[in-house]
Amino acid sequence: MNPRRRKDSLKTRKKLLNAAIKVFSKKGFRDATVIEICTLAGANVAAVNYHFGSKEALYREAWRYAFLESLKKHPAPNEDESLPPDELLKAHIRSIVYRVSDPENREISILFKEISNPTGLLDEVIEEELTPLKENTEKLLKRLLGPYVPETEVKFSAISIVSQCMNPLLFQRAKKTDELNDIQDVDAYVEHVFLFSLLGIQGIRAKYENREP
Amino acid sequence: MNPRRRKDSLKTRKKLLNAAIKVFSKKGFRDATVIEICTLAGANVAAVNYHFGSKEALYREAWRYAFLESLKKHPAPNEDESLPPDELLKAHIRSIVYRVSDPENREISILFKEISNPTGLLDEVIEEELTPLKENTEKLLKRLLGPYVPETEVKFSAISIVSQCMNPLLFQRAKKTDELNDIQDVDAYVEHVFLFSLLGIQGIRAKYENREP
Amino acid sequence: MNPRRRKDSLKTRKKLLNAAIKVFSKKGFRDATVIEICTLAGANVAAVNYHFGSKEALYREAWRYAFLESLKKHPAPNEDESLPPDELLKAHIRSIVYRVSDPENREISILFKEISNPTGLLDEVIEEELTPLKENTEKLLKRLLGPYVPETEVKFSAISIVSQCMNPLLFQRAKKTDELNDIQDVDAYVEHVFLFSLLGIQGIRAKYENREP
Amino acid sequence: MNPRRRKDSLKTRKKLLNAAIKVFSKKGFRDATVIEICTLAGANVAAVNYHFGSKEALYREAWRYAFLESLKKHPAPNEDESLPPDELLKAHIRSIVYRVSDPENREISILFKEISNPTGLLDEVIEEELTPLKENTEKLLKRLLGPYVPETEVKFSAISIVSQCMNPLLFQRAKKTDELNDIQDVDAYVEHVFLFSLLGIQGIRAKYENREP
DNA sequence: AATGAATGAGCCTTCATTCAT
DNA sequence: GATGAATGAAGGCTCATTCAT
Repeated sequence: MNPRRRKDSLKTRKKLLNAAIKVFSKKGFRDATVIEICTLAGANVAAVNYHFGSKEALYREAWRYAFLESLKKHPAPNEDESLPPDELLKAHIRSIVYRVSDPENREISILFKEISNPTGLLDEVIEEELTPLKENTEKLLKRLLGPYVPETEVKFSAISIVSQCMNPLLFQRAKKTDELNDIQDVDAYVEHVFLFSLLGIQGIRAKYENREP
Repeated sequence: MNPRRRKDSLKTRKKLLNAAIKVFSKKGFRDATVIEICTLAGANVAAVNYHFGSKEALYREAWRYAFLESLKKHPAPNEDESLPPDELLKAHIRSIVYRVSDPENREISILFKEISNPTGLLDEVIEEELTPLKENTEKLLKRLLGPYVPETEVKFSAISIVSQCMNPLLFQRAKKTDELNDIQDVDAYVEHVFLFSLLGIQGIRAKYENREP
Repeated sequence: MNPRRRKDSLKTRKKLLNAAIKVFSKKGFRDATVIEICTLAGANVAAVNYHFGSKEALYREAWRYAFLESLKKHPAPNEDESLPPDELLKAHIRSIVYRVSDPENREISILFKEISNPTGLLDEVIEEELTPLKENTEKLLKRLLGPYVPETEVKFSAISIVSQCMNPLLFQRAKKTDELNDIQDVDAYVEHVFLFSLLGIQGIRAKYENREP
Repeated sequence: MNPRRRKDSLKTRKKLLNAAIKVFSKKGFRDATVIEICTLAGANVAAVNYHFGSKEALYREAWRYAFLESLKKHPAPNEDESLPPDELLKAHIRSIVYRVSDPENREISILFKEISNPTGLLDEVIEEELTPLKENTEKLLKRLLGPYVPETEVKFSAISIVSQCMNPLLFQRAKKTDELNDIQDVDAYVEHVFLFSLLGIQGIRAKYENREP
């Protein structure tokens, strides 16, 4: 009835966050139930409202928490100008693919659900966290594409690369089918995306440079 | 939209299907309510269960129906071997991008939600409908990559291309912000993906052919 | 505003209304529970929301219903000018006292709770229903007080009379104690209020008439 | 559980009482929440149970405390037999009307809520505190009505007077609307009630005295 | 063929109270 | 003496589904 462990109770908040991330990433906001989260966290049903005020607030906190954890685990490549741009590109691609492929990385899973089926609850949080990532990508691409390529093309290229990197997630769920053995070897996929994109980038750069006198 | 169809009974059943597609594509399976669908269809609350047996069954039927409608509107490119492969690739890319970019194309929206937040209800249906598309893409890529490129690379390349094509969907929801005007010009984006990918493909082909002599 | 439902549906709906009146009048809005009301009505817990949309809406409907029932049972005295004003006054007093004293008349009990502990939910409804009653009282008093008595005094007198009439309610709850045997004999109390008030009215009339030349 | 013995604890304890009076008088027992009271008192959520044992106990204590404060502020008129009875009546009326009209006088507000929506928690307390007031009123009326008026009539008359005095409370809540400026001028209302009642009393006295000889 | 009424399971949330510190 | 953490019980409401007509 009352097996209270004080040390544990101090961590209830954190346990709730971890449980929430798992459940939200598996089921999405609506399908996840507070009861399930609390049970998984070994806490009372009222714990969510006590610690976070509402399911919605927990959702926001959980994503933010997961996002920060994710960044810790897969740090964005250092924008060290001394690195050759090619290496930088590969590091960038690897960083995204790793984060996306890491089955422990629920943050991306939540983000993905949110994008495809928005609750609107993460709009601000996401904006706030993702904008810098986007800008870094475009900055790197500007270096790789050179000065003659128009802005539009830079953005399109950024989309091309990010799309390929995020793709594993798209089919992650279909794991039951063997479709996803496709990307079984994550490193090989990174190599592919790197090569495929580098060639594309170089070709586009050449196209616009040849135009110039 | 199609008054000629009146006669073949925009009966309750069909009205339900159309309403279901709209609501499911907007809200996903769980967030959509039977009441909302029935109201939109001008039918009774019990209509769904009467005509389809359950919400789940309606979901399946609705997706299948939407998928067929989508194929009618955006037919897959003819795999005419006589066409130059480059043209075929561009047609392929255009076909996917168009379908994905068409805001009326609820089927893709449902599919996307299903991938990111699977109900499991569409697993079979999707498998059944999408396998041919996947095979066509790989067949085309085999032609473009030549005989020396390993199977894995073919699959990776298919993923690279499909990823880029499906990307517009990823940000479809964020349309409110002007950030995503990135892909405003769909045709320009098609050109980009085509060029970017063609260069990647050619580079990979060259890499493996040079190994061969 | 005058929701006429289907014939048979009136059954559960009406049972809910009757149960609601009983429970609300006994416990007030907040203390009454939907479950209790539904149980008393022999209906399902969801019945309230099905028929009325919410507990609040049921509250409004219930009071309105009770009010109309009350008016049917204790009709306001006919403002027949042919009646001698004294008789009219007594009829008026009797009408109010009867309605207030009738233990079956839950409407007044709800109204009273609402006044002392407002939910704000009945504001419009009450305003709408009570305004005519108030105006009738003042009109009658104007006749009784004559042309020389100022408006303020008319209103004060109306308050004096209505207060005395509504008072039984004030102590209705204390029935356990014998305090309220005070008004056991309702008709005697009516006689008292009538006499007491008539004397007051006549005195005030005289006071102002004597002032006039 | 009565762990309060120290005088130092009176600080939080008293703050809780004051907060409780405010919240209970505004919302009633059930609608008031312990959290709201504690917050207003600047105390911890557990403070109520710590100092008073339960919400119910706090309710009782709070009313008693408020009642005593009220008596301090509006002392009952001295039943000085030397005063002319008329003056005594007016003082009596004024005393009640003032207490009832004082918006700071939460005790009356709580009492009123309790009467209309009894929790049963104050039954004893109220009985205990109000009985003397009632008896004083009846004693005064006996003097005014003379020896020939029957007991019932005395009680009815007491009710008539008290009712009129308490009436302002009835409409206290409706203050937003200007309808109730009726009683805006409290002193004018006191004059009215005094005159109106005195005339009634005198008439009734006369009626029974004329019967006698 | 179709519907309005009704339902039961389940969800999120509130709140007075308890417990360990 | 006082508190933050935690809880269990309960409440209102939603919704897919069933039933009688």
